[in-house]
Amino acid sequence: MGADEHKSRRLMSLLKKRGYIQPAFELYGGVAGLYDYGPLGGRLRRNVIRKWLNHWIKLGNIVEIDSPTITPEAVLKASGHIGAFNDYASECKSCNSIFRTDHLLEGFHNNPDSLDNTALDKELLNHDIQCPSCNKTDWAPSEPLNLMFSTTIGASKGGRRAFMRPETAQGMFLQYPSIYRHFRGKLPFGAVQIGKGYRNEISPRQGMIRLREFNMAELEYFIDPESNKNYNLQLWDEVLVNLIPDPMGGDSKELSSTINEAVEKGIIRDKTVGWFMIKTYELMSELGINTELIRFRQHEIDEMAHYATDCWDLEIFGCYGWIECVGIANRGCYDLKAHQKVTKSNELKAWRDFEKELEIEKVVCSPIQSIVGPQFKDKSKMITAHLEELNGLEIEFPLTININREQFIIEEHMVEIKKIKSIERGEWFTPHVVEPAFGIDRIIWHILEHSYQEVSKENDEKYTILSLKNNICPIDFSVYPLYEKDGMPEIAHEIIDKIREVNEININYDGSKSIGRRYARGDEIGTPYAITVDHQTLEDKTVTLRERDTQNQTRLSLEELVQFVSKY
RNA sequence: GCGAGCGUAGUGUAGCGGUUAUCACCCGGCGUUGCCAACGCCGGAACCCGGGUUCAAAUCCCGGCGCUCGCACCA
Repeated sequence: MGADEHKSRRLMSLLKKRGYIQPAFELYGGVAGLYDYGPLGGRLRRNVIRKWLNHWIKLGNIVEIDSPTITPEAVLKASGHIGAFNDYASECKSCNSIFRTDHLLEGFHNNPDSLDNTALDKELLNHDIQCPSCNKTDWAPSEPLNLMFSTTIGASKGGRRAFMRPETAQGMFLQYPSIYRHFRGKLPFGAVQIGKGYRNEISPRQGMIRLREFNMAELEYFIDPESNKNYNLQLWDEVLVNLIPDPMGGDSKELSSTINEAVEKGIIRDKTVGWFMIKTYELMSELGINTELIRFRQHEIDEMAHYATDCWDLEIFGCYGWIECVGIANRGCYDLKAHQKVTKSNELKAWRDFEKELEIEKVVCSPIQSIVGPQFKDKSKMITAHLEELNGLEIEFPLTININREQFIIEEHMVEIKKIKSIERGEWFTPHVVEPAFGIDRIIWHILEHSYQEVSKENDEKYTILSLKNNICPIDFSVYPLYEKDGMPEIAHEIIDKIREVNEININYDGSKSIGRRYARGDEIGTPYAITVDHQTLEDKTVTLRERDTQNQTRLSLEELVQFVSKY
């Protein structure tokens, strides 16, 4: 940090000045943790999202869905967010410090997380817990610390309690049955969702890094945990990535490795997780993140979110240090099971064919209903169920069975011992989920930071270039008439009209101030190419094409230019 | 939430009881200029919000909001 801190401040000034990002509601004094994307930022964000989406969609078995941000309480209760978010905090009345109450009780109670607030307060008192900062024992009653924005569905007083979603993932889980049908039951498949998530942070800091409302992009990849995973990780054997494994797992040193090797060695516990790690790495590189400033850090066991069984963060280094920008978690079957448990739905499963059909021969004990019925009356249903569970080969008569403390005697003539053949072709199971979750705003910040260059020109003058990749920059081309006379502006506009016909190119006209200044302006906002109309253009219809990063210029005919733009 | 510092044009800043609120970049117009932030003229644009003290407040005091840093929090 240090010197970079000033650099990041200059970057922030630039971004605000040129309409990339700015604090939201500034006219009203601003609100911490909320940001606007401006005219250039809006387009940058769109481009990053488009690139992100295509990266996954083109795998062929990923679909995009969209679901509401307002989420009923029951959903978040089932997913564990309510429980996990209702941590309690205690304030020391003497020094005003605030601590998580369950953290204070660690070592004094074996599961402080399970206690409610009155029990927590009692425990604080019983164990004479001291304030870690001033050593007093004067605690105010504990308060819930819920980091979700709450709201009510329905305007009348009987409305349902709801929250703004803290992650988009639940939408994919709840849509699982529909996605399963879409893929006609063939795992693996995935769904993505791009949208806003909300966390009511206690004190958001660090500019764009910790926001209260932010752009998330999440992918839920549903897999059969028992099937072979044929990911061709060798494709990336040229690529070394930085890994920091979980220190509890033994192998804790930071290392540089191919993903393939890390999976082979068991450092990355799951092949699917490894595959998403390298695909994510690839995407970051394509978006313009400096890959030397990327590392993957494995979560320690106790750092892991309530749902995850293995988790790697992709961290990017910038002026705020190493920042978590993507989390790639193996959530196991946690979420689908949780929703299944609450809703009793049996749609949250997948079918797995056995490799070989199982022929099962059972010898069953089948009650003869015409005897059992009249004999046991209303109990017969219960008895039938019990008998059907028994292995027919091991029964000796008369058989005494106990159900709910009642005894029943079963005589041989009441049942029929039958051999039954059945064929089992497969079974139902709950799929596992691997989830790469992206913080789009954090990624955008680091794209901007890694693209931001302060170079000096001949006369030691500071010069700013935003080297955004072509595939995400807000403006692709700018056309500059050398002077706004002699028909140059007209030609410039003709060129613009022609190029606009080429698919999704954003092209811009700028005729004000000196040509050098216009180049500088374009470089500063990251426009990769400048097209200049000059005197020669008037004679032979050629223009110059200037490249942002090298400042090299080449002269092209209009046809060549159009061709260049089409390939761009 | 706590503590400290800070809040002046789009950006970066000067002023710290009485100024027409400084300077630079910037933005717009006109002129000039044969390609890398040129020049001239003209123009544009600010004291975070609310209250108080005072004859007089950008300046002092109080409260709010915001920013930065430290502590705490960050599933």
